[in-house]
Order: sequence, then structure tokens, then C-alpha cells
Amino acid sequence: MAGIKDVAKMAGVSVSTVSNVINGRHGKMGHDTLCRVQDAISTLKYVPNAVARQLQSGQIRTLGLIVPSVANPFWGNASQVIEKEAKAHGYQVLICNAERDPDTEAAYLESLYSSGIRGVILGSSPVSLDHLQKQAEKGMRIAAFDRNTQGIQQLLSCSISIDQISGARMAARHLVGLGHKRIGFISGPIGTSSRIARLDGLRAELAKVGVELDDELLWLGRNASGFGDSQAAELGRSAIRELMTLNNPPTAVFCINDMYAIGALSGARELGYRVPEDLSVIGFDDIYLAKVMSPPLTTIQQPLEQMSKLVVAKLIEALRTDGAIDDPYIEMRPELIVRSSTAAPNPRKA
Amino acid sequence: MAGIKDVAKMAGVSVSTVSNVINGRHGKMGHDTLCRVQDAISTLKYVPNAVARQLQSGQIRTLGLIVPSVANPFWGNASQVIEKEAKAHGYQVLICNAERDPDTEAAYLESLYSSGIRGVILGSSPVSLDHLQKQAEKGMRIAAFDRNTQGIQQLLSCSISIDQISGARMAARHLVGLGHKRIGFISGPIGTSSRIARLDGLRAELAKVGVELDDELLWLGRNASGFGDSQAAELGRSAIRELMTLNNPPTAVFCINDMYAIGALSGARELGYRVPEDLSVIGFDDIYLAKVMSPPLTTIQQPLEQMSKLVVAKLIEALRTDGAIDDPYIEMRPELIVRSSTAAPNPRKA
DNA sequence: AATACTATGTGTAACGTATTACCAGTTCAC
DNA sequence: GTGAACTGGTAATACGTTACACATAGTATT
Repeated sequence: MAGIKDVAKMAGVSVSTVSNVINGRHGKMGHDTLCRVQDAISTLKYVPNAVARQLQSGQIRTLGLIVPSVANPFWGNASQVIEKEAKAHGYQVLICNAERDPDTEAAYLESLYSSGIRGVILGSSPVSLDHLQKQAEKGMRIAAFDRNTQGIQQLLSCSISIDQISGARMAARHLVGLGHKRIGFISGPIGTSSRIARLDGLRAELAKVGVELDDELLWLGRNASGFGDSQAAELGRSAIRELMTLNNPPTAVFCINDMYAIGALSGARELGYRVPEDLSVIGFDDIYLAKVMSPPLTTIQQPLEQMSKLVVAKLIEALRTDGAIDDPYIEMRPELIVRSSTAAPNPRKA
Repeated sequence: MAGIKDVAKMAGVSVSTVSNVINGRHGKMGHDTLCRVQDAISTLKYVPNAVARQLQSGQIRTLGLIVPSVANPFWGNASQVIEKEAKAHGYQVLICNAERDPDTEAAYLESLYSSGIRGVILGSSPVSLDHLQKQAEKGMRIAAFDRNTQGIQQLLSCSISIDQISGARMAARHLVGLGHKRIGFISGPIGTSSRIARLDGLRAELAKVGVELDDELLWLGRNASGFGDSQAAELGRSAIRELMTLNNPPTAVFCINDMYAIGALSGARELGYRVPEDLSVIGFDDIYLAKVMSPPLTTIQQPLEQMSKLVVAKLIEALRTDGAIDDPYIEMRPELIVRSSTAAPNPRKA
């Protein structure tokens, strides 16, 4: 374990001089001194101890990222893009799976704080952010990702999200436009801000055009306690089985995200329903799997890459400027991607 | 930002006493002292600085995890399980996406090392581990996951993997057993130990039973430079299009992992081929999506949960015992999961 | 009454780096 | 030839925590 002292001894200079070399203050010394130090560094395979450095400087170039579950390709992909972007800014990312549980989120936040991390990207997460108050007060900068910021802006340094409500309305409008009148809704437990908004959007649009949303067709993660996103597809499959065996089944279903939609596709086929002839399915997120499903999934797209770049840039700016940034709360426009899982309802059954 | 000194001052005791409280040495002090210190801690919202702690102790309860890509559900799910398991041992996990690039892996390893992390789980990764030598020499404990350990055991503290070769042979035997004689192989670039072993296994089994493996039917990630796993499904789709438009197309394809297989399913359907009637597709890994595909995917299962538990336990043990652990190199048995994407070849075309 | 022991705390030196103040030469203008 | 400015470098201290040796007082034992 070579330390800066060993390097100094070997090069015959003081530790401060070595420190100057490491930190690029080359102007402060003679050329031969510089060379001797550099030689010593490489022969000893010396790497500065980031821990000691941080303790001294109080700085650490690491961001926290709290997501519901990297097992869900949407978040897996988001994590990857965010990490890449952070790396481009010279930051590392510590990824945490919080499973949408407030206590787990709070525990991670405290742990990140105690590691010196002062910037965190919070993905999805529950409606109330009370559990984060303590850390926020102590100076943790929090950036929200994929959630609305109603009433919690004082806790947040910035936020990036799509307009969930209008996304859900686009989906609803698409289905209604095709002629559907019996529309189902499939989701896991409605605990996060984004899920609430999506359901609200669906409700609002259907109300506006005068289509009833039958409570019987709302499937909200029954028996799903403790299930993570890796089970989302399975839940979607169970859901569609229950909905399609009702006396008056839906002709179309809106799924809270693409994973549920993928499960719904699978379940519908098992029951002998053809998609989209007998049943239309629409998802949300546009994960990369949506286009390779059969049939390819109609869905609402989130501009993931742009959102990730923005959230990283904003958060780092907030960290540098001590919170004073322009335009901290951004809502992007989602987009309807029509593929082949939606069509007009089957007249025989309608 | 309250430190231990502030707590000590407020409670009217020395920093040592506060340290004792924090570290659970409650027997060393009077009851009222304990209470006063605890009060001070909570009113000041004091959280011990993990960095300073680590500097002192040289210990950090964090593991590094280097994976090809969390966007691939196999690795996303693995990351999640590993993280959960590590947490149960009181460790955090720092997840890094290395995209199968040796330089990126080396950079992450150095960065992890300088953060005081001394235990890393290395997922998949290139054949040669020369790029990791430097860190390994300095005392980094490396656990290999999902790769063979031929000739690199001195670099590794432990390893957990399935027997890739026998997994691939099981797949080949299954296809041959169904009567297939023209078998294709779809993969991205063959750069990692696990991919090499899978191809070797396929070759060995086919040679054994006297079925030719036509080079024309080997699709190895053409034009795939820089593509990550989120594109694997798309690559699978391109691959199947190329293979099925040959003069003498395959009747079955073996895909390097389930993501490619999912893409192959999609591509085959687009071309009008039915799976499994016209084409059999077999994958590898058994990600949770395999069973909700249509048709559900026949695949080779890796016992992910068990493997994850083992690798975490072994690595932590290696860290604690300074490398001396029993049975460090474990190969688990993969299992053939027969679903509905494989069947006997269509006699019309055979 | 002297000794030993227990319970309860305290003081301080690390840990490895960055920063600050400082010092010894050299050069140079006047 | 004298002091200011500059160059190349040193030494001391701080960062927040822990570990360990030591201090103090009260109580029990001989």
C-alpha cells in the first residue's frame, strides 16, 4: 500500500511537492523534480487515496441514484444512461434499489449522506417525501426523476419528468378514438406519484369524452405485496386473466408500464385472444423491448436519453452553485408510439 | 454539519465517549451519560461520517459490482439480487456498467480501489484478466461471476459460474434430439469467457453426434460495434432475418442469451415463420421474461438467486479471512427448461 | 488502612491527504 | 548593495473518527 509519503521519500522531495504534482500544479517546481516524482509514482503504482482526499476537501464526485428496481428494463436502461452521463461529467454513480419502499429510501439516503454524497437522483418514489426531509435539511441535493413535484418543491433541487397526465390522456384518447368503450387498467400498487398521475390522466380523459371507467376493470396489483418489478410481467399476465374472464370483459387495456403490458400480451394469447383483433393493449414508457414484442407494443414514450442528460446536468449544476439554477422543474412531452397492439374493437364482441 | 465534537460538547462528555455510544459499547458508561449523548445525537441530527470512519479503520462495508450492462434484465436482476444479499450482510454495493470493455473495467477497478473498496464481483468480462493484474496485486479481492476461471485463478479469490459448456451441450442435445440437423447460432461479439464456452459447448456436442455446424449459420454480432445489451434484442432480430433468407436456412437457432432469443422470435414472426412449427429457438439464462414470451422460450437456466448468494458470501468471507476460504471455485449445474419455442423440424422444409 | 478491583470516563496519537504559512535561495531594479 | 519579487521547496495543521493507554472515584477485600 504505497502512500504519498512513500512516493515523496523515493523521489527525495516533500509530500507537498508530490501533492502538487498530482494536482497538476506543475508550474511550482523544476522539471527534473517533476520527472523524479512521476517516476516514483509509476514505479510504486501509487494511486491517491480518494477517501483521505475527500475527508480533507469535503468533496466527492459521486452521485446517488435511487430507483425502484434495476430489474425493470426501464430503470435498468435509465441507470445505464444516467451513469454514462455522470461519467462524462467526471462523476461516479452509486445505484440503489429501493423497491418503492419509503423506509428503504430513507435508509439509503442516510447512508449516502454519511458517505459524503451530496447529490441524489430519486427515481419514481412514493407521493410523500416526508421521509427525506431530514437529509434534505442537512444539505442533500435531491433531483426528482419521473415524478411530479406537487407540494414538495422545497425539498427538491430540480426535477425532470414527462407530463404523466397528458401521457395517460394520449393513451386514452388513442383507445377511445379507435372505438373502445370498455377500457381496463392494469397496474401494481398505486403508491408512486407517477402511477397516480397516470391513473388520473386516464380518468380525466375518459370522463371528458363520456366513456365510463368501470371499477371492475381496475386491476391494482392484487396480491402483489412485496413483489418487485421482475414480477411485473407476471402480474400483468394474472391481471389479464382475471379481467378477461369477467362477464363483461374489456376490449382494451391500458397498462401502467410496458412490463405489465408484456405480461398482458402473454396472458391474452394463452387464453386464446388475439391482440389486437380481440383485445387492444397499450403500455407506457417505450422500453426497448416494446418494439420486439409480438405484436409490437403501442405505448407512450418517455424521452429517456434526454431526460437523463438533463437530470444529471441540472443536479451537478445545483451542487456547484449551491442550489441556484435556472428552470429547475422540467416537464417534457411524452409521445404516443402507435405499433400493432392496438386496433378497433372486434365488432362480434363489441 | 454536526460532527462528533459537537455532540460531545453538547452532552458535556469527551469524543471518546460519544464514539463508544455510536459503536454500541454501552457497557462502558453510566446510564444517564448514555441518555445525554443519545439526546444530543438526535437533537443535532448527527450521522457519523463514514469517510472519516473508513480512513481510520481501513475498512469499508461496500462491494463493487462490475457488470456488462444493467439494461440487460439478466444483469439487472442479478444486480438486484446481489445487492439485496450484500445488504443482508451489512454491505453496500456500487454497481458499474463496463460494457465488456477491458479499459472501462480497469478504470472502474482503480477507482473502486482508491475509494477503499477491497472486494469486487466481476460479471462476465473478457477472457484475459491482464488488465486487472495491477489492482489484484495491490490486494483487491476479485470474485468472478458467470465466467470460467481457466488460467486466471491466481487473480481470483473465488468464482461462481454455471458449467457453460455443459449448458450449451444440453441445448444442442435438445435440438438434435428433436431431429434438427441445420442449427444456427446467434450471438453478439464473442469476447467474453462465457460466450466462448457456450459456442465451444455447442460445437463439441454437435461434433459428437455428427451434426455439421455450417459456418454460414454462425451469426456473431456483425455490425454490432459499440452496441450494448439494450440492443441485443434488435441484433437478434437482424440476425434471424439474415439467417432465414439464406438459400438453406436453419431449422433451429441457439441464441447466446435470452435477449437475442427474444429478438429472434420477433424477427422470425415478422418474416412469417411460426415458432416452433417452422423454426425452433432456444435461449440461455432463463431471464424472467422468457416465460412470458410468445411462445414461452425454451432456455438454459442459471440458478441466479443461489449463485448470487454464494458469490456474496464467498467474497465477504475472503475479505474477512484474507483470502483463505474453502472451495473457492464453484461450478453449478445449469438446467434445460423446455417451454414452447422448440419442436421437431417441419417435415415440409426439412 | 492499605490494596485491589470495578465502573466510568478522558486524552491523544494515528489514518492519508490538502492546505496554509513559511523559508531559503536567486534574480533584478534602483 | 539593498530590499522586493519570484522560485522551489518544507513543516505543521486540519479533516472526523477510532483505539488504546491512562485517570479518577467509589467499593469491596484483606
